[in-house]
Amino acid sequence: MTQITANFSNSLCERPLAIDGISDFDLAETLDCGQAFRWNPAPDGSFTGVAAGRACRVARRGNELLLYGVPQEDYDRFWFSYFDLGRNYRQIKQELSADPVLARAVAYAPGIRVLNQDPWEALASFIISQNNNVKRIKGIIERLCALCGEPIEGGFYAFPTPEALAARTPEDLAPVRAGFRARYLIDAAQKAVSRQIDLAALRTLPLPEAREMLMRITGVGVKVAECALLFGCGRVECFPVDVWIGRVMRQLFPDGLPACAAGYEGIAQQYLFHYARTSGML
DNA sequence: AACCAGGCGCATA
DNA sequence: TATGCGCATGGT
Repeated sequence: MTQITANFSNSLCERPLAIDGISDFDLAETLDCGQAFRWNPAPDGSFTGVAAGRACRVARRGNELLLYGVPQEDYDRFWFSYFDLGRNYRQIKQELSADPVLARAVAYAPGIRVLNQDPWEALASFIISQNNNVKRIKGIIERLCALCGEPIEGGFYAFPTPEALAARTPEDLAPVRAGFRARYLIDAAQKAVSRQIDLAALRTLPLPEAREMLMRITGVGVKVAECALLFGCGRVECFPVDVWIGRVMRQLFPDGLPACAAGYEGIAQQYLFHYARTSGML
């Protein structure tokens, strides 16, 4: 008996693409630290997720990164950048560690990398994140993708495009159980479709203008705008301040971030966020 | 049963 | 400019 349709078990269990020479990259620390919400761990330590319409399973084997279901071309065009593999984290961590508090945060989870996510997915995800917890954020995004996203091979769903959400009403999104955030999502989608928000320009626009543009969306304030720029637009100098980072700043950096973080505030932020949230220091 | 979760909009002073 | 409150939902 033959099966013609490729499915999850096929494409994600084939021989993986192996990338050698990987360092400063821990899958759990990076994929389960609250910067992306579509990665799920397996008992063997691998993670399966969807980003920018592509599903993949990732694992580590020594110094190799194993990518299942990923053609070489997709790695070159997307995943290499997504996992930020072109950036020298060893050097950045060394510079951050000039400050003793940052040094502790870096040493606590030295395998964190800041992912380069799609601008729209990051924006929508962090709209959903407000006044919410990571577990429920993931559930909302999963239901949103299943309801409004395009099916992709393997039983996964792409993140819904702005076009797919712009035509919906809050009532349409009721099954997603996003609460008061549903209308924020729709407003963001409509402004993206109408080009009131130029998602591509956010990558290069002067930061004050980029922030101002994002904050024209109902439900996008300073923090969500900063997250969209850091996680979705490659702006590693952005520094989102949530409740955890607020505590860190009051208690550990009353005079502001140390100078050694200049230019990499967003990367420092991710080490600090994870440290504050999971180490029990506060 | 209050309180909290990767906040924000709005009213009020 | 600065506070304070309500907001949907679900987990402690």
